[in-house]
Amino acid sequence: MTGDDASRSAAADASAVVPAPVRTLQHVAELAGVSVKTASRALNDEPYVAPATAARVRDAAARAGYRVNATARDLRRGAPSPLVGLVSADLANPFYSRLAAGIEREIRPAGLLLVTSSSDEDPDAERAVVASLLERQVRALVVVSTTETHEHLAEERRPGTPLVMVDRSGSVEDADSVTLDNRAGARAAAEHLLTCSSGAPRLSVVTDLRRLETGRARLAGVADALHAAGLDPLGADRVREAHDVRSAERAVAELLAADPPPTAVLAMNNRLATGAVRAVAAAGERGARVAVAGFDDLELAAQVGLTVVAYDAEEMGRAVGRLVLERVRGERGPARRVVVPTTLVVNSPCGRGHGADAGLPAGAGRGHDRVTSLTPETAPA
Amino acid sequence: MTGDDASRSAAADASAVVPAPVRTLQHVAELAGVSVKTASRALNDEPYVAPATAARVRDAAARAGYRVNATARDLRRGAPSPLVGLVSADLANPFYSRLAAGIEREIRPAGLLLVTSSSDEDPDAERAVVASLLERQVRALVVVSTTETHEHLAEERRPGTPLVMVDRSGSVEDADSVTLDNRAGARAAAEHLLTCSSGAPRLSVVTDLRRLETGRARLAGVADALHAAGLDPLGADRVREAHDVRSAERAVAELLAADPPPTAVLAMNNRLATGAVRAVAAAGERGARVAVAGFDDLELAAQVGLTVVAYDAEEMGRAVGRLVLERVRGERGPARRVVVPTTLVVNSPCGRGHGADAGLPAGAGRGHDRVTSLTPETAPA
DNA sequence: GCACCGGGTGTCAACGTTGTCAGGGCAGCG
DNA sequence: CGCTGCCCTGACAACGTTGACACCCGGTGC
Repeated sequence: MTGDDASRSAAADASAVVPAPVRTLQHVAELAGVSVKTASRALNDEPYVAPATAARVRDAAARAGYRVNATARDLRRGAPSPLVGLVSADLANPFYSRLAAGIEREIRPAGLLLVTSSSDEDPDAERAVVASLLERQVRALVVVSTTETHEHLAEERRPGTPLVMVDRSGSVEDADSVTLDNRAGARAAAEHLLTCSSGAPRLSVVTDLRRLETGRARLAGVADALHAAGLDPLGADRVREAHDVRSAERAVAELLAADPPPTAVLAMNNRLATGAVRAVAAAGERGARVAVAGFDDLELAAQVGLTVVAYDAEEMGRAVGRLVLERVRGERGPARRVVVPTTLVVNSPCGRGHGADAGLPAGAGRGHDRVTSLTPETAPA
Repeated sequence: MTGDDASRSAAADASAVVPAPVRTLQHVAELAGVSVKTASRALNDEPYVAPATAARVRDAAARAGYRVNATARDLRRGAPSPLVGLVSADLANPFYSRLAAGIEREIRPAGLLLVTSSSDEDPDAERAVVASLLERQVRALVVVSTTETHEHLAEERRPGTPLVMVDRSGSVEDADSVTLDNRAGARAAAEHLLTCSSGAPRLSVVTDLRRLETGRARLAGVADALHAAGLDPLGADRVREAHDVRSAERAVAELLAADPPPTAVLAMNNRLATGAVRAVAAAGERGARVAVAGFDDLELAAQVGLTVVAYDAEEMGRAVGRLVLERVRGERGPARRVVVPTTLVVNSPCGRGHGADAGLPAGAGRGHDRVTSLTPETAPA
């Protein structure tokens, strides 16, 4: 798809125009017939430069296509780099990308740049990329850690780089964190699904990698709901682990095939929810009687009658950005743990299988049913 | 939401543990009782270091929490920075974030890091961020330009930094580019919608900022389809401009209110398609007879009966990444223009308003109806 | 005439690192 | 014994930039 074999015919000289090696202050200074320092002064609008000289220097810089080497400048000045590192699992996932967008929006006005990199949920890759970012002198590090204990982060952090853990906090750290109220959110969804089933409710669940603390917290929320309703805990036959749309679709198909079939299915993240919706749709009549809910909002959830545990990923990012900014500005207080609330958005009153878009008046959009868990707390390290 | 007023109680000394100033090679050298150079050698596994010395140095480095300053190292070595800059409109948009993910995946193995920044479709912001990235010595620049002529990019590019234009190529440049076959894709969608209407087809369109070349190309594709079908060009009353979900929803509602109402609506990007689906759903009976198609795939398109002009944004990103890598490795050929084909995925045979998930066997998923336009070409600058 | 002032410019060093080169110690060999 | 050659180490310079400081010059005040 790259087009390696594309024809190299005309316009071959196009890139021959001014291969223009990198210009330094020295080049500019020579061109203008002044010392390097004077050139520096002129370009930085420092006082005590004769107007005529300044003009000559500026002209020379323009002709040479000079651009200051901000890296060298910062080194000399002892200024910290303006880079903030973000390590997430997969930028293609809307959750992480909205997070990234939120962070970027918040830190850009302060002149900080966001460096994004993916770990693909591989702990070794995470370690490598964290190390690489730290060597690049990032000013702060934001990590959605895929490791269980995060012990390597404790290690790395020592040199004093601010660290913000997102989504998975790993209480080990004395680092700032921004997480969701996973347990309450899952509980709310489960309670809705239980209430919603007529007769004896039978709830099945697709969950993420159990290694991750988010998954465990969400399962705990489900357990809370079952317990509160006086029902038995989830049996192993009612839980499947999956990690992408395809495997979730298969997993849910299996869950639906159980006898008796579930009356409701809860999917623990956005990928899994998409898979669940597809599987339920594919199950036809059998699927039509199953209520479905998912963690994390989906663009068209209302249209497919998917109830969701919604939250604002971009706002989470902004919260992260704010924490980063405060630390960068020298805030030295104890670790802060921001817990972002979730909102249950009920998109099909109970059960599914009504006319396509009949669910709710779509224009009305998102009805906020309930806000669980309130915001910021400070937890001991 | 940040939790400014969170209690600062216990654990207040948590961050007092080792404020650990940044360590340099000098500290390590002193600790190990060797010269700076020897320390450097030991840490870089250079030959001719006595094993005992190397061990002492490594130990000292570990104790000091030393981490090499890769920036300074690169400066000294004259090595180019490993940063690749990406400037897009809005990272929260799945299209851009998938693009970013694709680029990152492709360049990471080569040790390059992706710096992402948003222009929010503001030409001035774009210029500012491009300048800032170039001062940071980015090794290559990837831009989804929001300007009309891109003349500032021609300017900036002079110092020889490789530039890849994405999505909007701005033929002005002699820069590499990766774009979609917008015209053919829109034409295919329009043709489908026209064929699909029973009786006299009446097509309405929601389009993006007309300033952008993608929008214009897509409208041209629609014109192609109308012309080929012997129909009149789009009247002004059948086109609305919108830029986000909300405004698209309103715009489509207006379009639907026309008399006679359209038999089909084509939305020119993913935000607009979401808005269109919502508006059509809200229109109830009236909406039920309208066929809807959108440019850019949506996760749940099949489930809501939305026909889409699909393409693989992440693969586009990979293509960009490959171009970047080749340039970075010294490729000096003429500008290459990669055109990525689109695929029309028909999700409702004709019209909508069937049972919710009745559209197609959802499991089967995406039927590839047609592939328009083939891949790589080289165009003269 | 001379000291003084302040604008305008240049020299030097340094940020943290590594390449170059020179030097010291020791073994081998004639 | 002295030379050569190898291992190991350190002093120095330099990457591109800017801060500290010194200098030169013309004008002003006495």
